[in-house]
Amino acid sequence: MFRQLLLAWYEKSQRKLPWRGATDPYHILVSEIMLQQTRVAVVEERYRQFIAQFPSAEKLARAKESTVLAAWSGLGYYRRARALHGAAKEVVRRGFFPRTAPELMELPGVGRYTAAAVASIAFGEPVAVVDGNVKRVIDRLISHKAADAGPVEEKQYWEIAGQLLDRQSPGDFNQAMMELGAVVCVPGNPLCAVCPVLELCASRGALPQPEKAARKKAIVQYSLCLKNGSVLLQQRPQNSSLMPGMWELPACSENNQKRQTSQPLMKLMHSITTTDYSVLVFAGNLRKGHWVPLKNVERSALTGLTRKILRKLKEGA
DNA sequence: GACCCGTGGTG
DNA sequence: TCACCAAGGGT
Repeated sequence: MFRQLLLAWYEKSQRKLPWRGATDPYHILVSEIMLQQTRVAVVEERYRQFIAQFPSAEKLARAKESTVLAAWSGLGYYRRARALHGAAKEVVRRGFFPRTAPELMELPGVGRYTAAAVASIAFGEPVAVVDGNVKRVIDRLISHKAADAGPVEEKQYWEIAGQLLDRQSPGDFNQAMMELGAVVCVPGNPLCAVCPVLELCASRGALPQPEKAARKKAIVQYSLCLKNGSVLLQQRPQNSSLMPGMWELPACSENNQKRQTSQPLMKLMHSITTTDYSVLVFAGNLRKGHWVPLKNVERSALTGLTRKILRKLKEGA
């Protein structure tokens, strides 16, 4: 009953998204990697652009890493871009696209979720996915059981999802579970009034307890150095754990009295993982780095913050 | 299992 | 404004 209700709802109510109906496993892989911890609204346009630029695994495999990172700029979690690039190379090296979940997991950047998603959606393998949406749906669906037994453990989510799975239409079923979590069984106030499986739900929307994560605050200062229509950029170290190899504005030295007393050109807030940054941008006159014409700066592998600053600068000018 | 990795939409 | 957090993976 659960399967029929969910699939019927999905068929009728699913959002139209650029990767819906895709049959090319490479396209599906790209969408799944992009969607890792990233909202659908952000991914939609970026997915179209990426597929237009790299329409096949062969094309992506042939591209330079800097080009791939530039295409990924602003999406965050840049390890994903490098891994996807590596996965494309691996597919080309093998000469075929892996067709089963265990084989897919051998590709860099492909874990249990992504392997199951690609295997079920592209190849119809009857394997369930578990992501944040699925966990929330399961939490609410069986809450009465979880009350005594304590929180559902990671392993149990996969077992329960596997039992719920419609083995005839695993790809649609998996997407339907995630769609339900994304648009109906949402974290805040779930829309139980329009839920297709309300009758089968143990909680009927009872809210999970909120948890808050501690965030750090920091101040960062950048120099905006312009010369002949070019901007000075510096590359982050390749061994940095944070945004390695990405390009950004040169930092202002903290003990520079002149910088601190002068008026900033721009002031903005920006969050990176668990830190909230107050960002100050000063006019500068540095020389160390790489001059990039503002006209072409979008072709560079900029950090998201750098893109934001340069975009704001453009709007203000 | 805990911790780290980015960003921008949202209420 | 600001806290929350999203179709996870790697270590």
